[in-house]
Amino acid sequence: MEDFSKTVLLPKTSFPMKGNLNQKEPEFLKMWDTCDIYRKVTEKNRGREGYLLHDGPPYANGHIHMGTALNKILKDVVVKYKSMKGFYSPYKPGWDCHGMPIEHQIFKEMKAEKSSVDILKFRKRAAEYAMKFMAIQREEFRRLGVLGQWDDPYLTLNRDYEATIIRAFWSLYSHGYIHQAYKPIYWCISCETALAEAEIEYENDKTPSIYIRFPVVCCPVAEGYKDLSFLVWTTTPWTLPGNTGIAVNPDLEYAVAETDKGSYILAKNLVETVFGKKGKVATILKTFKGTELEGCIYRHPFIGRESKVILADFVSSLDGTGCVHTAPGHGEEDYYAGIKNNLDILSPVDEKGRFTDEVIDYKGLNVFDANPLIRDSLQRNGSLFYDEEIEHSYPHCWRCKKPVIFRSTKQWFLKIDHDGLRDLMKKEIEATSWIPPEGKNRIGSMVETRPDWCLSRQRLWGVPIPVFYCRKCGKAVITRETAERTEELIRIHGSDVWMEKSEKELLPENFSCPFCKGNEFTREKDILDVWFDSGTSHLAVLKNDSNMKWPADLYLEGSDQHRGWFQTSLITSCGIEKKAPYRKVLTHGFVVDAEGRKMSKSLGNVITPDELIKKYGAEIVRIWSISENYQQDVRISDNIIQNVVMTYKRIRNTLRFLLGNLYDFTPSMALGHGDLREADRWAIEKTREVANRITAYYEDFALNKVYEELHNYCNIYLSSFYLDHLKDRLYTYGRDSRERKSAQTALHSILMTLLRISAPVLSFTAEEAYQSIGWEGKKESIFLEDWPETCAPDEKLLEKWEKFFEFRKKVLKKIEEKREAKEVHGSLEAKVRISVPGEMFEFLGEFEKPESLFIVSEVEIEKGNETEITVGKTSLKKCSRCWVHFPDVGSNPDYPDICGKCIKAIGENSSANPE
RNA sequence: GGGCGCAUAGCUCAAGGGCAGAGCACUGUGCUGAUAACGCAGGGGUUCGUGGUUCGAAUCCACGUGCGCCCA
Repeated sequence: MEDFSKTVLLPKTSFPMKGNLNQKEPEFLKMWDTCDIYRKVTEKNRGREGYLLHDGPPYANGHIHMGTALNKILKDVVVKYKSMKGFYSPYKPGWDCHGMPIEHQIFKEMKAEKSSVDILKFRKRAAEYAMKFMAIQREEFRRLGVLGQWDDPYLTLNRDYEATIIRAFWSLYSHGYIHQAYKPIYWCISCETALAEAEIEYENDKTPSIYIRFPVVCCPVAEGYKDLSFLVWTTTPWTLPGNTGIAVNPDLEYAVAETDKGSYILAKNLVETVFGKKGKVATILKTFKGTELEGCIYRHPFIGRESKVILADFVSSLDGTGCVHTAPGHGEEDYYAGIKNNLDILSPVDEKGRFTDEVIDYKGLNVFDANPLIRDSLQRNGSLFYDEEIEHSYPHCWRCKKPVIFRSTKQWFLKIDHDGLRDLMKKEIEATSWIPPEGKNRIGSMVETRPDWCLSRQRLWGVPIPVFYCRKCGKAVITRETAERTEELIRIHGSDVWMEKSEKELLPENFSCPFCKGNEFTREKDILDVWFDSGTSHLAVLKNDSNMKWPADLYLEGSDQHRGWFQTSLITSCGIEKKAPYRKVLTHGFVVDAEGRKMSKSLGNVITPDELIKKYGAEIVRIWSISENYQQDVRISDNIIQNVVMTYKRIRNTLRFLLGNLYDFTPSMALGHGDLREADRWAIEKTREVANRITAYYEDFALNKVYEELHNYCNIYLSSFYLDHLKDRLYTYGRDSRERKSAQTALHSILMTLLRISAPVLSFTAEEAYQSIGWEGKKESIFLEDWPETCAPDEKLLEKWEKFFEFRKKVLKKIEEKREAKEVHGSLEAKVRISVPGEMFEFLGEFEKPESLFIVSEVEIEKGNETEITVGKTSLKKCSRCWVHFPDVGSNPDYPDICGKCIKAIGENSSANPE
């Protein structure tokens, strides 16, 4: 029998089935780079409506991880979508360059200490370090296929950026938002330096544990008891001079307990334990809730000062007495409790850890040395109830390993309640759209209760607080003149200038103190919290650049930024611009493993973008990023990635089939809508419907639905039905036959739609497919194409075919039964006899060539009372060219093995444009 | 310990008081002209647990458990 396989028009394409993404992706990165596609895309849309996504700056330290990759990819998808939609949508990536983690690294590298280091050398190295990792991460982000202004990112260490920070500080200062106040910080008395949280190590220490009487002055709920005291427990006797309050738990039950030596107020459930220490039994005279104690007055046991009882949730009922010694100058919890209740914040300790003049009895004494003396004096005056030694986890300095203290120093604060700032923020939170909507609640409750923002850091790597101190009167000095001068100097020289130049050089000429006319100054040594840096990015990046847009249309970050960047940006923006810097805030969850646990080295469940790129390609990382509902935590595991790879293969193969059957087609050959076969019209309408739906998903940032829709479309409608059905027409009909051209017209439309709507996500593959075609009017890149227009599909046609598919299912089922019974092999061996009631009979009659829709050789449809479908083996002869069984096979003696249609096709193909 | 959130098939997701579904994966099978591809079919569920409301709960309520983010 003659071999006709050479005469059928099989698919032909240079677009391979196997992606080899890890190898091929760099080629497209290079092409996007050399052709400057990002700029061409944004320039194309210049002058049109803008859509601005403002990039939250990642920290310039270390390599990117799955979370940063997810974040950048989501941003990239949004920006690419908006750009293809025609919005002017520049994307300027940024980096957060100052701050502790880098400082930490540099100290390690230099084996140096903060007190002895050459600040300028140190800062130079820190800047180099930040730039190095910025460059590393930039390459890693680009490798993911993220398009943006990579040659001109924003960096918080840029001079202009730093100058903006100074200006923002001044603006807030001049409007009264910024002031100085005391706040306790970790302090190492041997290194004489402030310590950051990260520089603290906890170790077990023996510490004194003492129980003290604080005599009651006034306590309405416990009126009339003899010798009544609060029984207070502390492990840091040296902080007692700083005591300005006693905290009790509002929900805890308290008691007046009596012994032969007077009566005490303490938590009821601790009475037995506490008195048991002394081997005593106390009688409970009265009980009441902690709330009843609020505002009671007591006297300090050795200073004589009167202070009040406050309520605090953190008071534990497990140890101590339930009455907590509160020294707001010596502890963070104490501090916030003190602020809330207007307690004095005392800190009578100098930088060497010695008591100052304020504490007459122990003046000049090291606080740890004072512990036993204070104990003794308490014992002498009868205030000591009980004392012992306990083991206790206590903070130590990471350098000298000595125990640290909490010491209050003057810090700069941004007042959250000044000029209605908190209320304005709450109003702006309302006016912003938060996706998912829980975000509004989350940031709202934080803003509701957040304390003033402490802007000072006793660090080296950051932007200086632009304040001077008059040597004569000691007052802090910042005026419009000095602020503008500082801003200008930093704009020219960078913030190192603050450390380089003398005060005289930093100040305007002939500047004198506005308070006392003094003309000698020192400069502030503290720097600004790095969150102030990134919190002013909307000013530095959006306001300062006419290509940008303020407020931004979208901020898109991990949900941890409700506390971080969303909030700090909101504070500076509401303080300075009286408005939120964003219209919409979209958050995503965190990347976790298959069981929902966070990735950690110890669990051994870490997956990195780098290993995925090497193994599968960045495209897989991109698809994974949108494949799940990122508003919750996003899972990743080998299994999950395997599923993504499968999906990718399916979509890729679908594209390959489309391309393969369009090798001899150009858009000018497309048939008019009216000339198309109905199946092809349906396919075009279906694609339109899918494109509309996918567009709506992009609009809602429901990217996992984009993924699902895309995949289902390729599977259910294209592969299983339409493309399978088309094979006969594409391969076996005449090259220029109406059947084939009609099919190709549809395929072309489908391909172009598919490529455009998948390009924001499947950037590499869409570009690869796009580059493999050579039609007239083709753009330089898929990203220069316009988004498919949304227009209503022909619903009637779609409904009609949906009904047909329902029926087709039944037919397929019957064919399957016969195949299982080995009565027929391929479906082309099947003959389908359909008997249906009148209405359905009419309906099926509307479909041209139903054999081709069921992919069988014979279909007989007749009117009957019931729906009955029977399948048998066809008795017709198989055409050895198109494999369909036809009655006319063999009727032409020249071609004994093939059907009439195929004879015609062979004739046409050889006479028309042979290859 | 507190605030916010999540939990449905092996995986990713639907269904929001009325028979728990889809796609993938898996298994079987067909084809050998999308071929490391493609078609067809099938199996697969204590809807995290316990208790409650209800004629009826994956769904509403309460209490747990596990996990994540933020804070202490």
